[in-house]
Amino acid sequence: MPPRPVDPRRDLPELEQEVLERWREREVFKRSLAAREGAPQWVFYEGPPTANGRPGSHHVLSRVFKDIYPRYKTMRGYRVDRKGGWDCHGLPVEIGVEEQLGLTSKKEVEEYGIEAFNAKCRESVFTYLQEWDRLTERIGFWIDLDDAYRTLDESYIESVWWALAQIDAKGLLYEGHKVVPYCPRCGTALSSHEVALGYKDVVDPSVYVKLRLVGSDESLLVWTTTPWTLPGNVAVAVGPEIEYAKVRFRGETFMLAAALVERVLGDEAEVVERLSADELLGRRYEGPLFSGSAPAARQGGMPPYSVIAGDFVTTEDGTGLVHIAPAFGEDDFNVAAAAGMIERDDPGSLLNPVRLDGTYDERVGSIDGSRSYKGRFVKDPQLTEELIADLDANGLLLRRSDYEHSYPHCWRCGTPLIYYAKASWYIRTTVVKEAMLAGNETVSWHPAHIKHGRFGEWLKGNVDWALSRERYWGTPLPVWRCGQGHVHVVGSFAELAERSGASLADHHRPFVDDVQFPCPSAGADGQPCGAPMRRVPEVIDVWFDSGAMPFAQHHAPFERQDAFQAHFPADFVCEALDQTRGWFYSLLAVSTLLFDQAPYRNVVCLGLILDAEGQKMSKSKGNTVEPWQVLDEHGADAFRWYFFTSKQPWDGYRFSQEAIGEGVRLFLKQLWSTYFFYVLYANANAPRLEAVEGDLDSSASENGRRPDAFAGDHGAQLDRWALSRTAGTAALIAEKLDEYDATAAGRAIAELVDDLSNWYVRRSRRRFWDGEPAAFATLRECLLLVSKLLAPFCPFIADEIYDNLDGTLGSVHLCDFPVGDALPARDLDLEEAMATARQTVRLGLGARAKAKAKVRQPLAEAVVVADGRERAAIERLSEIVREELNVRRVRFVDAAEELGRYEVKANYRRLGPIFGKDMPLAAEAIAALDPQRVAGVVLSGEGGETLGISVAGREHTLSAEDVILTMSAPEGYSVEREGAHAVALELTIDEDLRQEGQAREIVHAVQNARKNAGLEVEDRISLTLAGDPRLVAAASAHRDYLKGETLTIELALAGAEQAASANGATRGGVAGGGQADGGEAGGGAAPHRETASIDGLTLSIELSRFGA
RNA sequence: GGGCGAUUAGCUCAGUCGGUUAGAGCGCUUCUCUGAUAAGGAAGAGGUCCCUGGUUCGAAUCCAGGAUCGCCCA
Repeated sequence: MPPRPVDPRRDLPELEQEVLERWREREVFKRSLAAREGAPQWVFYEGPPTANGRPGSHHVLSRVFKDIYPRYKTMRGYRVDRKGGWDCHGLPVEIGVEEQLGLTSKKEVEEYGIEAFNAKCRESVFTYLQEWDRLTERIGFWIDLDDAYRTLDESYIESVWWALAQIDAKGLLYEGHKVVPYCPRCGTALSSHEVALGYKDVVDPSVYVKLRLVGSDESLLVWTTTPWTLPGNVAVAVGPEIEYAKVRFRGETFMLAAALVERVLGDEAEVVERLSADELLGRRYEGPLFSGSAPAARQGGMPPYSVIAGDFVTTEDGTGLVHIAPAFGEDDFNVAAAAGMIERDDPGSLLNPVRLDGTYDERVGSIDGSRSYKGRFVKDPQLTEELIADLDANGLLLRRSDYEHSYPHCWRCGTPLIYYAKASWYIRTTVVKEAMLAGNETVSWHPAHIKHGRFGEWLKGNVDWALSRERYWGTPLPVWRCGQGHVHVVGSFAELAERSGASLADHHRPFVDDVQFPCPSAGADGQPCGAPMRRVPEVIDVWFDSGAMPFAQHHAPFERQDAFQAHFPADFVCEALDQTRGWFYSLLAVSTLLFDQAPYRNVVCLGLILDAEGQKMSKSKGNTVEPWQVLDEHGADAFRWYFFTSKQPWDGYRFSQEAIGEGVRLFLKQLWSTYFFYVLYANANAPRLEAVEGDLDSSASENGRRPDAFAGDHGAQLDRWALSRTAGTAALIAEKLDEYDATAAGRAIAELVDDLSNWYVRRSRRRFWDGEPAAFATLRECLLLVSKLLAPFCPFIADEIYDNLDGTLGSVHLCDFPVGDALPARDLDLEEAMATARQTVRLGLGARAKAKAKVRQPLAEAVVVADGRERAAIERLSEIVREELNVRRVRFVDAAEELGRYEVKANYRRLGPIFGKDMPLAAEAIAALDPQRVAGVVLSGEGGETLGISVAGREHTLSAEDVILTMSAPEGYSVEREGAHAVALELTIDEDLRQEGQAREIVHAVQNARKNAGLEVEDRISLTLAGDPRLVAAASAHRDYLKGETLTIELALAGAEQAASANGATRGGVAGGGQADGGEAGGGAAPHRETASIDGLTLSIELSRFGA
């Protein structure tokens, strides 16, 4: 059946809507899965987005990459289930709702009511669900959104609880401390993102404080910009690599870093002794400061008020001795823990005299003990002054000064943040660090450097996972505790119901907070403790939610354990680069903790999208590109194509509408017009083609190997080439997609389409006009193959082409990806020969341009200088070269004969490794040889003669690969050359050639007139030519050619006088152009008239549709 | 401050194992071709391959240091 007609100017976004409709009608996605029932699984995990904001261009990026590989693998025969997912919990959701409700602190949230607040959160999570769904469908991302998992579902939460109970059973869940940026006014810890929002430059007082060593008159000199942290001091840290000095200064003795003596104390200071960090370690000083209570010494740890080691200590500022307050700094906390002064999972071991509201507790008072600082806000400037005065009064202050620095403030209320140790629940991931590293080794990362770089390095520095959040909208931490300090982790809803008797419809806060049950732990007497257990107030870090998705999405192990097992681990996950610390990590950590293996085999990381100026896109800058804008203007295929092919996706994008438009013009439009060309002429020649249809169907079967060539030999080479070229590209694309290199694969398709359009079709046009079946079969086959190769990239246009040219399976997405036997035969010799022939054409066109000889003017001869393989290749395809260059003959000559002389150069690449240091000598020796002789020997191996060089005592026989031959210009001859290959043109134009050139110009003018007259390509015409007798004579001499080219049935030729009278007056036309003089010749009886000017001669054209 | 990446033509990007004239597309100039293509072809202009050292017969490519930009972490 002939294909339906194609609009060459088809609006692609509009076309895509129709294709979408067809997919819906034919249920193509569903059928593509059903067709792979029972096939091997290839597993994809959807990293769940949150639908509380509009989807942006970066979401399109990740979603199209999440689409291309599953589509490809499906076509390769795998079953690729694609379950959607939504991330529903977390602080961003809460903050959105707080803004909506005008709440600014946790206190206000609690006054509003947790139940109502969480209800708002639940609503807001799906605010933009519809837009997400619509976008997902519009961009052609095939994923099952009807059966998507949602982290807020009861089933999901229960699986998360199960996971935590498993982890607890392994003894890996504990309560410890975490130092967090904390806003004492809002009572909230801030995420790093929020902290980054609130940096301000401020001036704080900084103080140098003397800490007297026990039993000595020497003092450690420490420096701090936060005097309020001094009551929390328990140690002083030294840098292990730093050299220290004992100095005399104004009658006192201080210890500080040797490198800082002068900067801190000036030139008055006298260095008494130099000592290493080791000599200071373990020294004790007098404490506490400002505090009535000191922490207890711990078994096996350093006692309080000792000098300990800290890697982070530098000599960039301060004194090289750092005051350590573990409650108020993460480094402080870590070094104190490393020194055994505190225990992470023992909250009692930490000295923290600051309350949650940011005021001191009763333990803090003046140094002499005379008054209390209880209730004072620690960042109050007045308090700071009092503390400093107190130090001074007690002889502990060396100096104070003002220090300007950038300090974080609460982005909501502007209060300076404090770093503050808060109780938090942890997973002891450090225990499985080695297992995670081992798991990472089994993963293929794209790009590869992530594996041992960003991700691997980060894994090596793994610290325990701070799991809990003091928030409201999240999976509740399933930890219950009784008054005796016993802890129980609940692993299922059934267990909770059984223990408590309470059955909840919703296990979120606040409902779950009310559930109590008797403590099951063994008491001191061996009997169950039985004290009432209450749930701890925290919820779980949302990253744990998403990390649990491999099983939680199926509600495993409670339900569908088999589904989980069949889909674990994933073959493929794909997210933005920032997920290395996010989802990529949480998936790996959870899977390692529970199953001791990596949850994915291949990871593709995507980069950031920047605007055209390289600025990060953000709503606040207003430089975002809305996806809908792109989709409406250019369409989904164009959007996808840009992301796939403009660059490697992990490098990030400089994004602009123009860049997408370029892809449309250069690729999609080119493909479309090649397809249009095929359909146009297939329909124009339909009767003729139908006559041989049986042959075509048998030769271009769906997946079977086709015969190498079609009947007829005129162009059989081009056909074989096009098919071979397409087969080679198909193999390359499969290889690249298997390596997750969509960029290289896509670019290869573009090159193929360009070759088909600008070489195959261009050189074969006449065969399509003539209705040659082999040409149609070849182009159809190539286009169908392209549609399959392109299907994962641009699923819309690919499906349209397939549907119109074949359509047997209902969609290209139900086809197999063409590999192996399904591909046409390769002919590598022919591909190479064609490349050489095209180079010859390039040279010949260059020679024409140089001689200002228009291509339309035939020339007598092209002289091609080539030897050996090159010559054989060009000879094989000389007919193509001849036509393309528009010459009567192609003549071959050996290089030595007439057109040029060879130059010979050493091939460094080959000889370098052989001669090494002597390479320059070898190059000289080769340059000294007679190039013609080298060429003769090397190219044709005349008479078994060999050539040798001798360098530094080494003999070497030259082979063809050892030298590079180039042509040198002959005297006074104009040729184009490249390498060992040149083309010269015979420029003499005799009368015969001139007349043929004029005949071609006439044809060209008539073709323009046909177009101006609005005729269809297959319309036959009656034509009358008049004007300059020389042109009429040329037309007469090439009468048959002229009639054939212009589909003229009746041709009338007239003299100049007639032409003038027919037109009234002769108009000067533009060379090669024409001017319409009549109406539409196609429609009415009035003939179309115009005049043209050829070589300065006038031609009058009058034509009408034959039979009209 | 740490980890990772990037830096090649006016712009967007390739560049294989280190090989001697560093490429493509877009844009620009000139010419040309066109019975599918807002296309195509030829020629031209346009380069401190971020910088400095080093390794090597030979470095855009490998090594070290530095600069700038970006991401992540602190």
